[in-house]
Amino acid sequence: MADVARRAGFSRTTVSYVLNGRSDVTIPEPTRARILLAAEELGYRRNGIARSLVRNRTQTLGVVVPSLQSSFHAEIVNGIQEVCSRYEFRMLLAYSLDDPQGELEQVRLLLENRVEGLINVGSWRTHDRSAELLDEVLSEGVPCIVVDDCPPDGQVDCVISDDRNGTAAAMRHLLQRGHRRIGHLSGGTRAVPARLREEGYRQALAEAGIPYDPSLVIGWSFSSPDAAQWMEQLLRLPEPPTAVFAANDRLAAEAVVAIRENGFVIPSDVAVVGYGEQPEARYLGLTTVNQAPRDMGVRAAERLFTRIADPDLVPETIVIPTRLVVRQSCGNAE
Amino acid sequence: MADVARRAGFSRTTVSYVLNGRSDVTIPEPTRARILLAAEELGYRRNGIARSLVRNRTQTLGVVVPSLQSSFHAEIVNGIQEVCSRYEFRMLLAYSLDDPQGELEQVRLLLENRVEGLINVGSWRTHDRSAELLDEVLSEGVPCIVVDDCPPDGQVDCVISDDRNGTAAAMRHLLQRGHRRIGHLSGGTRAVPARLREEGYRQALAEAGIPYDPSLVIGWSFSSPDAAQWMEQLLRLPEPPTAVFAANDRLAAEAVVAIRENGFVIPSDVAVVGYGEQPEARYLGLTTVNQAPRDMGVRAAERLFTRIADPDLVPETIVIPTRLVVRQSCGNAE
DNA sequence: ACTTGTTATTGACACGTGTCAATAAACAGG
DNA sequence: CCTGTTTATTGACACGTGTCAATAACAAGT
Repeated sequence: MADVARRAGFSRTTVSYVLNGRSDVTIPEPTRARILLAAEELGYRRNGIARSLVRNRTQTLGVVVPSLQSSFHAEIVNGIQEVCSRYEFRMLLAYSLDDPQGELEQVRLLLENRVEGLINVGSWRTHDRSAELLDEVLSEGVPCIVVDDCPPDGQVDCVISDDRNGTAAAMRHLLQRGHRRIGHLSGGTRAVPARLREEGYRQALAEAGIPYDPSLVIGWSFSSPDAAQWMEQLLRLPEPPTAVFAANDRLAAEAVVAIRENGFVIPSDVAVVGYGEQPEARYLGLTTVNQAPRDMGVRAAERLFTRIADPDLVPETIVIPTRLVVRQSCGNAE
Repeated sequence: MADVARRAGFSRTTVSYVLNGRSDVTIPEPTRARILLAAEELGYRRNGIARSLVRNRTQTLGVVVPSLQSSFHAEIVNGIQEVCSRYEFRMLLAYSLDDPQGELEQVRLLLENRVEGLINVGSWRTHDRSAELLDEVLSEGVPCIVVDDCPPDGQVDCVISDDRNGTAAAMRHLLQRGHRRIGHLSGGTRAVPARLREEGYRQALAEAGIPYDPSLVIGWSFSSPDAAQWMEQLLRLPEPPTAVFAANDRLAAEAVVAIRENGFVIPSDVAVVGYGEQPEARYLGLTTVNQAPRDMGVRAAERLFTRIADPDLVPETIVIPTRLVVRQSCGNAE
């Protein structure tokens, strides 16, 4: 910038005014032109680092995501990106890799880089997030929001999918078709969404007056490679289920394969409902629950920006509605 | 940091030395301890922006990606991330959204933010990338690498999948099974990978002594929603193909659905081979070609880091080998 | 006690920008 | 020609760090 000033024959200050298009200070057209010309000729590119330092605004959001293996997480990031570009913000992407220690470290790195806001996408192998991590972020005063998880103390904004109603819809779909012996491939109890779905499963049974049979519930992770075996175990039961509610499309997909490989037919022998529409669901004919992950990202980012504008908002929980996607895996009918 | 110095009763310089653990300057243990204590008590967090400014090193890579809709691109980003964290680099992620103008703008933003290297993941609706964009980046002297595209003038590193051999393998798979009338759902001729696959298709036919029939080739985009109609058009041909090679798993998936919906059976009526293993391929039983996108990201990032270390390397093209994944969509066994 | 050498500590500058208050120039009114 | 007023331009400081050369403290050797 000093070079531009020298070349144009003006002071650096004037150059700065021109290049930032300040409206409160009048620059006569001829000098404007000469400065812009000089900048062009020198191929000047402003140094965003220095600018960030002096303005104390990086125009950058930090996003921590377990990884991008799952299209669910990738779609959340897509949503965030959309809003970011609308606000002319950059996106610093970090991976927690489902590791609490790594997550903390990544967040620290982002804070060092002075992100103006932080989006933390929940890990499926999640731990108690609240304590250390959130304290650290909040005490720093950096606006923060959690997606797909919801720390219990309500100190922070979060965006979650409406697992309760989503699960209810999925279960209702099966119950309405006359199934009374319904298995559940569970995502465990550590991750909040997994727990909610298992709870939803039990509640739906209770409301239908069906006793809870623990032998019909199996599984402890959203992403375990053992899902096929879990399904086989259900099929080998003396009284196997006539339908299965999987906490996850990934689990559901494995279940579908396992069911077919064991010579059963979907949906006549066993009906299957998944959760969290993944791309493969369509080709499996899998009835599932769409979580609108892109919306989750969009809403989270939007909320974060309003909090950046007004840091004193009281934290709220945003619930994104789900949508049942009916395909063939539970039979046709009305 | 000045606060820490004041509290510990030392100068800012000493604090800086301690906090950066400089080995060439000796700090006695007691002062070290007092400074670390003071930093801890004040919850000091170093300002990465100021640090970047003075060191002229941001430890940040810029990554431009069309979007994360496709798991192919998401996996590339995963690979890049892996290497980044190994080098303790951050990742600034920008979306080109398949738009040349937007891409240029994003790249400029990244350059403003002084990324130390730039990874440009090829857009499928790509234009002539070389001219404006690469000139700008290269003249800036910022190390750069292109993934999944290969500018013709060889001025820049790039990582591409071995489309030639991959396509050959896919076609050989069909030819060995006796198919002589093979259709092709094309990704068009604009994107380099799409063009290579179409060329590979023709070449494989030529080598097998089969004349090229233009009516068997249809399609112009990797991501068009019209793919099902293209497939139906092939099926309605007076002499329909007995096999189809799709440039893309996405196209292949649509084709599979269309084939079944039109009452044909896979693979006995029509065999299908896709390309670029997507997650849904597994559940469709789709024979396809794995491109190892994660490896592409890893190799690209690694190459970029070696170029950052030594900017005068002569540009090279890294070809990632593919792997044929045989499933049921072409019939069993040899 | 004086020099020499070693160890600890620090002052001062640089990085590239944004911004405010101050200066210089131009201009209008008498 | 002088004064007051608007318009253009600029010098100087701040942002928070890394680093070099210089100083201060101190031990060891004569």
